Amino acid sequence: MSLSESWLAQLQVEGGRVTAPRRAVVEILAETDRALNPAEVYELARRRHPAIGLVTVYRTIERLEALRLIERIHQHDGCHAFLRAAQGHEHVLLCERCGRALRFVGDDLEDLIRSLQERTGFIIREHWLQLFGLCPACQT
Amino acid sequence: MSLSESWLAQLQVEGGRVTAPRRAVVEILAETDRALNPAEVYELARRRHPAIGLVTVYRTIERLEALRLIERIHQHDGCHAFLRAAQGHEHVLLCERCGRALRFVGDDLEDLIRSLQERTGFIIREHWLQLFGLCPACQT
DNA sequence: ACAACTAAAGAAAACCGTTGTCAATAGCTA
DNA sequence: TAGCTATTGACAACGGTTTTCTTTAGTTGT
Repeated sequence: MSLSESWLAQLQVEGGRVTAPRRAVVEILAETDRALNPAEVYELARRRHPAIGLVTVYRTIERLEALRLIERIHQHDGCHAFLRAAQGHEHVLLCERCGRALRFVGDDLEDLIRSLQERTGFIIREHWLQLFGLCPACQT
Repeated sequence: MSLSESWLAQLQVEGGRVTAPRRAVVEILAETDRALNPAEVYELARRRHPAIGLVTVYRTIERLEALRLIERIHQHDGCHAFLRAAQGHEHVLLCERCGRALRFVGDDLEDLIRSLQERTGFIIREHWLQLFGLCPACQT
C-alpha cells in the first residue's frame, strides 16, 4: 500500500471520508520531498482536482497534522511549510534554496542534555535540530 | 553601561533617536529572560509609557532584529516571540510552560555534520538546535 | 441498488496579526 | 534656539487563516 493510501486509510479510521480533493492534497504531501506551504499545496492540488478550494487544503492539512502524518517546518522565511512527519527520532536537513528536505538520524545529544539538566535544573523533554544548507542541485 | 543603554547607543549609531517609547521597548527586551511576543511587549511597555502604540512596538522590534540584538524564537504554539540574540554559537533551552529561556554552548555536531555532508552531498551552512523542557519553577 | 445520515465541499465573509499611510510631534545638530 | 527629519500614534489596508453557511457527495444499513 502506498503512503498516500495509508494516510487516507488512517483518515477513514477516524470517521473521515475519502474524497477527490482530499486525495489530491494527501498525495501531494505524501509524495513530495520538499516543505510546502498551503498556497503551494493548493496550486499543486488544483492540477489534480481543479475545483478544489484553498479552504479544503487548510482543512486537510489540519487533519493530517493532527494525525501526526505531516508536521510544520520552521525556516528563516517563515513557518508555514509542511512536510511528511519524522519517523521516530529523525531530524531534518533542508535546502535553503529549493526547500528540498532529507531526514536523518544519528545526532548524539545525550551527554549535552544530561549535563544541561544537571547544570540548569531544567527537565528537558524534547529537542529540535534542523540543518540548513544547499542540496547538490542548488550548489551551482 | 547596561544592556539597554548599549542597544540604544547602537540604534543611535545607525542614525536612530532615543525616544521614551523606544526606550521602554528596549528595556523590556533587554532585561527579560523570557521569549515575548509583540502583544506581550506592548502590554509591558505600556506600564512604562502608557501612550505607546502597538505599531511602535512592531517597529522597534524590527529595528532590534535588523541589528541582530534580538531574534525570533520558534515554539510549538507559534513563532512570534522574540528573545535577546545568541552571542556567538549559543543555542536556547526554553521552558514550555513559562517561556523562560537559557542560552547554552557546547553542542558538538561537527562529526554529524561532516558525515551528513559526505553522505548527502549537501553543503551544510547552519544549524538550529533548541531544547524544550520545564524550568525548576514549573516542575511542581 | 436505494435511502438516510452526515462529513466534507466550496463560496463568501469574518478574523486578526502585521504593515503601510499620513499629519503631528519631538530628538538631534548646527 | 531654529531647522531638519526620524519617530510617533491613529487609522486604514493587507494577507494569510478560520468561520459560517448551504450544497454536495461518501458511507452505511436496508
